[in-house]
Amino acid sequence: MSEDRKLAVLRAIVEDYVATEEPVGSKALVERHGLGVSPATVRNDMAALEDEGFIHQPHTSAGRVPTDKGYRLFVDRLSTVKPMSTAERRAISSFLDGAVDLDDVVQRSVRTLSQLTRQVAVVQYPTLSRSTVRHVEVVLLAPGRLLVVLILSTGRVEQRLVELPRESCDVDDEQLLDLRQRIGRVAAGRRIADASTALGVLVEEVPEQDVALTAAVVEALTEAMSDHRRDERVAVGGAANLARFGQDFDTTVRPLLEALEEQVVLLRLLGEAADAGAVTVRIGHEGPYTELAGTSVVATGYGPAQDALASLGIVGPTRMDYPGTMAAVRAVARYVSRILDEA
Amino acid sequence: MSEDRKLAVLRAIVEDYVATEEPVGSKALVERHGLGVSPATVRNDMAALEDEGFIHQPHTSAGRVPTDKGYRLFVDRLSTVKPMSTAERRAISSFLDGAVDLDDVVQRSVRTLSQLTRQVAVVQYPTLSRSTVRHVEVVLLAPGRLLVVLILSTGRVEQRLVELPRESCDVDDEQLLDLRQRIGRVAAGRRIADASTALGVLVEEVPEQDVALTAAVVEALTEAMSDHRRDERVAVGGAANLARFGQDFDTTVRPLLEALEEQVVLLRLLGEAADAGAVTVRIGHEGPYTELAGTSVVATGYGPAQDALASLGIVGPTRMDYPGTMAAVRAVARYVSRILDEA
DNA sequence: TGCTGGCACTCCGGACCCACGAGTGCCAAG
DNA sequence: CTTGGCACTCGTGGGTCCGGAGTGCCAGCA
Repeated sequence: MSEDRKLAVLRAIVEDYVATEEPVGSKALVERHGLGVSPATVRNDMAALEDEGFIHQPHTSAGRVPTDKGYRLFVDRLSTVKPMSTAERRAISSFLDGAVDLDDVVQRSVRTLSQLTRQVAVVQYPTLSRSTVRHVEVVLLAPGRLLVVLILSTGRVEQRLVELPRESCDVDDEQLLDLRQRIGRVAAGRRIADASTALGVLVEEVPEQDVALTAAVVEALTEAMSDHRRDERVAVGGAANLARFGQDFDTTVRPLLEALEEQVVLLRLLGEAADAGAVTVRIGHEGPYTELAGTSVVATGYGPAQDALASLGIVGPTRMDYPGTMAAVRAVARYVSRILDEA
Repeated sequence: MSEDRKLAVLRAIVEDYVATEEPVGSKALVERHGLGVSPATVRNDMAALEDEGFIHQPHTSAGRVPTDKGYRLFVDRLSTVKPMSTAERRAISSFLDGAVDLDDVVQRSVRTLSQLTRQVAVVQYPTLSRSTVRHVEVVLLAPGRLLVVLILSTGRVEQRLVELPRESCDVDDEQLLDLRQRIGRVAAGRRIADASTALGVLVEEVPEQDVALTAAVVEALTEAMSDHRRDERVAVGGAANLARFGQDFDTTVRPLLEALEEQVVLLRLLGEAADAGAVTVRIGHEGPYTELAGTSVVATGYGPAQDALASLGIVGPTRMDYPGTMAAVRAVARYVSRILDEA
């Protein structure tokens, strides 16, 4: 029995099953793919594959269905990359290029991804932690009330209101200008972690009479920088694609809908993919979420220059077109990264 | 035949059907509600109600189900307001009070609403058009590059980059300060429509040498003010509730999932409710969307002081608890309005 | 040793039938 | 106008049966 052919059979089973959504039998297999052997031979191979746990039959005398382990082998060793057509590439790139700000980039990404893959797409907003400070602005709104605006390299803007303590209410424009410049000098262009510590040092060095003011502003800034609430946001799109697999409602649609509500879960799912530069695939029961045993996640990190800012990906039934999906995820991640790089 | 009793029968049918999700027969009706008459009598009433188009039987010798017209009558004349318990009120108010900014208010509202009603909740972001300008900031990022930040009363922040034309690249801090003050004077506190025109006038009045600069900044501001792209955003939550009505998948779940993807449709649905101060209900086939014939929308406008900024509501199957849902929608709209008022 | 055709076996799915029961409409009597 | 009675309808669920797809195994062949 040829080991190569056995793998070819597995590949054929996966491809057929994904296409037809029905258990695939030996006869259909030799007809659809030019395997050059008889059904009986294929049956022997299938029996072996089943022994090894790569495929499984729902009941005696039904066709075979890939197991999670089978999909895993397929993804790792059997699937050939399915490059996007140039038309597709152009469509992605032009649609994403139309984005006007960060929010829009994320929205468009999620839309593109869900349309390309016909699955539910999830895109994490770029995290604060890796981004750098582009600009800090301090504005006097009213006596004793300041507005602090923090602009980050990813295009995100955070603002905070600062109420000055009674005794240091009087602030003139010159003081403010000075403060602005000091802050700009130590923070601009730095990563927020670095900027945060640099600002801490700044408070020490500032002239006596400005300490209260500086401290208040710096506190607001560091608070804004360490505010990870927004980090935990994700955009979800293509939920309508759930309608396509109306069957196995309870194994796929319901748990997915529930997971989509829980951003924490989504973040964990995507998070596993964040570090790796390549596209990561979680199949079925792999990973901690038993409710999502019927689903797979295809995800990758994105961000300027390989340095992953955040993750994006799709989640769908284990029975999915892995090569095509992986290609789409990779392509979108690439284009988004490029756009963030330019901005 | 008593007209009053006929209506009581209709009410009972609606309530029972909503509770049990099954066609309701004459016998069950007299048992569950103390109608004080025999099943046969009820049957006569039912026959009349059916003739008038308020109820309908799926097939001969099944129980009755309310029609859209029946629900309409129920909502308009038969339902008694179901006030929220004080515990519920407190829960809503404290959860919404925890919000830290506009985004958060919307997120929390959508979450609250979906949990209260166990339906899919939709909340439109407050529109620009009614809000006022709280502050405008102009910042020199680099020679010839300005950042314009527009802060609105709803807490929304818009920022725009402005590239100055070559010939007026040189801008000193004094000029900028002056510009900032001029803009602040004419725009602050005004509605954006008014601010927009006031800014237009400002360009006329400015000293010769500042015209190019002012014009560029004003252009960016008016552009930001008229940018209705963000107006068209909605937040959706509670999609997991779709899982509860796994049956009638094709009549309810699928079209809803598709509608949720199309923000335009959602806005139209909510939009009908925006003007009225009260809670609006669209039932089944009412309105233009034939795909959504199996669903109802319960919505209302919200915003400070009755002056509707935007809409929020829920969408679910026609078979829903209208009194409870309407109470929840009204309560959430009220609390959100109050919060926006305070901010 | 490995491939192949043949053959008996299994089991799902659909078709069919039937009995049950919930619910109705109608009617005659109160 | 209400009520009890009664015949009728029709969907539901359970049981049976059959066809077909698919399998496992075996003996024969290269």
